[in-house]
Amino acid sequence: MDIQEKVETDILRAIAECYPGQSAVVQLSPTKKEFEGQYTFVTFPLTKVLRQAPAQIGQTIGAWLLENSAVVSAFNVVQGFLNISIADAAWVAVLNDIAGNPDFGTLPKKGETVMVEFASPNTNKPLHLGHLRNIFLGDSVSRILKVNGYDVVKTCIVNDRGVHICKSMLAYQRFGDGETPGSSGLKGDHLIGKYYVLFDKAYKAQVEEMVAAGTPKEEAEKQAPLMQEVQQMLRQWEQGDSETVSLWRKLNNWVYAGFDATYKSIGTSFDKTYYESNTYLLGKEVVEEGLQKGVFYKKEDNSVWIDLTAEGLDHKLVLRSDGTSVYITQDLGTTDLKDHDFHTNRQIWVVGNEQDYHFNVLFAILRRLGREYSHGLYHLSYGMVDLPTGKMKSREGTVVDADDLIEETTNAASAAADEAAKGKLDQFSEMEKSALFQMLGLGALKYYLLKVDPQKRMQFNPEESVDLHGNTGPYIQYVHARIRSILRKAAEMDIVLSDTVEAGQLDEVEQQLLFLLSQYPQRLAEAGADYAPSYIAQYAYELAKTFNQFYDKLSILKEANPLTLQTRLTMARVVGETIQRSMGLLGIEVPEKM
RNA sequence: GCAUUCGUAGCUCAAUUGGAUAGAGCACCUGACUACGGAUCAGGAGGUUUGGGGUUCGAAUCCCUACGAGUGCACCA
Repeated sequence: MDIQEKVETDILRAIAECYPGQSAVVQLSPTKKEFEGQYTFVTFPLTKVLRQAPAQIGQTIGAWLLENSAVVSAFNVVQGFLNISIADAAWVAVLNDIAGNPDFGTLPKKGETVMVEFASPNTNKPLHLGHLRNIFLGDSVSRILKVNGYDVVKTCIVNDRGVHICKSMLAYQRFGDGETPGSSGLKGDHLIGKYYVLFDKAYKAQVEEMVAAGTPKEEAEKQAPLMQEVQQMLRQWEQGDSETVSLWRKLNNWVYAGFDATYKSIGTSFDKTYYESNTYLLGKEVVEEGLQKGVFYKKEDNSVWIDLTAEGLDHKLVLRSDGTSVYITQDLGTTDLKDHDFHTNRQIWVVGNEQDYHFNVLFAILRRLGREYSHGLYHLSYGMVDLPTGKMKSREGTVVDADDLIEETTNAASAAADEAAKGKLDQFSEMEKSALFQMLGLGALKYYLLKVDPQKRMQFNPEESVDLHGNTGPYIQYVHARIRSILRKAAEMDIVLSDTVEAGQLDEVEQQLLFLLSQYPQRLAEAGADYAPSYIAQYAYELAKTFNQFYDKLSILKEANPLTLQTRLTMARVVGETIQRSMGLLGIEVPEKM
């Protein structure tokens, strides 16, 4: 039995008995630490219904609870706030519940399928810092939804066709000289990125030359020979020209291998990958359907539109006058396809907030078309990542490459961790050490990017991101290592953990720790409902910090009273497991030793 | 210009969705190691929540307004 629910139902009973005929919505909040108690009930909203002063209502309900509730041990009323203390025996019962439940924090199966789309890169350049925020978010949200009881399908839509990849292809054809990832020692995605940059350089030079010769800039950008050739190449690709297609295939495969290496290094994967080269023609039959249903209308020039002014949006083109698709046409078709493939109850897109409007339009259209799944569509929109020096701009070369960043982060974390370990890792092999440092570096990076509310634009400070102290991944990882060390030591001392512990008197910090543990399922549910890894990050930090306070204030293995020792050791074990679970939801591993 | 998101300590972020005296970390200052792991803990200082109005028992949160920042407004993707 969840202790908070118990108190809430007891308050409802109190209201029913003390104020016959009245009822209210009861919601508890944690008590602020300067007051005594663990749960606070705010009585102000009841004053009108019950026609009594807030403090008096608090007093009445508090007294009733003390008399009749099995879990309430004390109460105090400050202004209209009723602060409730929970009996130590009830806390110990909570601990026993959690300790005996191997599935603690895994919510029951819901029998619903959620598809989470993230990463979704273009194949003309390597991944960068912005992609990392995207991927960590998508990966973490997938994990959170899974333990919330959903069947989760992680998916990635690879934008593998179009002008951008033709640019790399053309530059490669022109300047490549048969270079391969093997011959250059470059990862495939980096190699192709190199040619994309080369194209851009050569193209710009051409445009400048033409402008200097008197061509207007806009005109020059269209007419430049390189751009013409790219357009030609795109047409050849669309016609299935075998030479073009085989070049395209070769280069894209290099890129995929590069991406896969990056995904592997950060510990993510996809259940299903869609390629735009297969899906870019989808959606035209949806347009037909919309016309038939009268949802879309056709203009004289044969272009097809939808009027979304009723939704506060605009008129939107869904098919060009020449009958070809636009971006949103394709998305209409792909969304249908995803639903067809997996019977989704929900579809989530992890995509930057510059596409907010696009998704509003997409969802509105699908609702108009009467898609059953349309009410489960959600755009998990996130803000850009800025550098201390300002925005990342690819033109100015200030983009932070993902692979470089991961390597630098790991190196920086290694140096700092090696220093901090003060010889504790002496018996580690070089392999063990490097695995540990990788775990810490990646933990620092992921935690840094995930602890912030996704919606907000955030700043990435390279030095702070590898910090081991304070509100960081490694701080939390450290607490886990510490707990494991205590448990190893207990085993060496032949202390056997009993299945259940007995109630004794608890210290304030122990009550606080148990309170936090009991909150885990609720936080998990909230994180799932709001698609918010930041809630979990915040929680893990609070739990780790509170454990450190507990550890500093009270003895565990040195405790003379064997019953108290059992209780504390069990608490340590459960906190360690809960930290491991929480961090696992962020895609962060925790070490046995560090 | 229109739409939209945001503005909280010197810096980076919280604030359980309208609740108490707005909390953490970093940086700064002071204290705690014959240690169950000091990669830690305790304490100090730091705020007119961008400004102004409103709604109510109560506002960082909701409404209006001004200012500042981002993003979007293609028969591009």
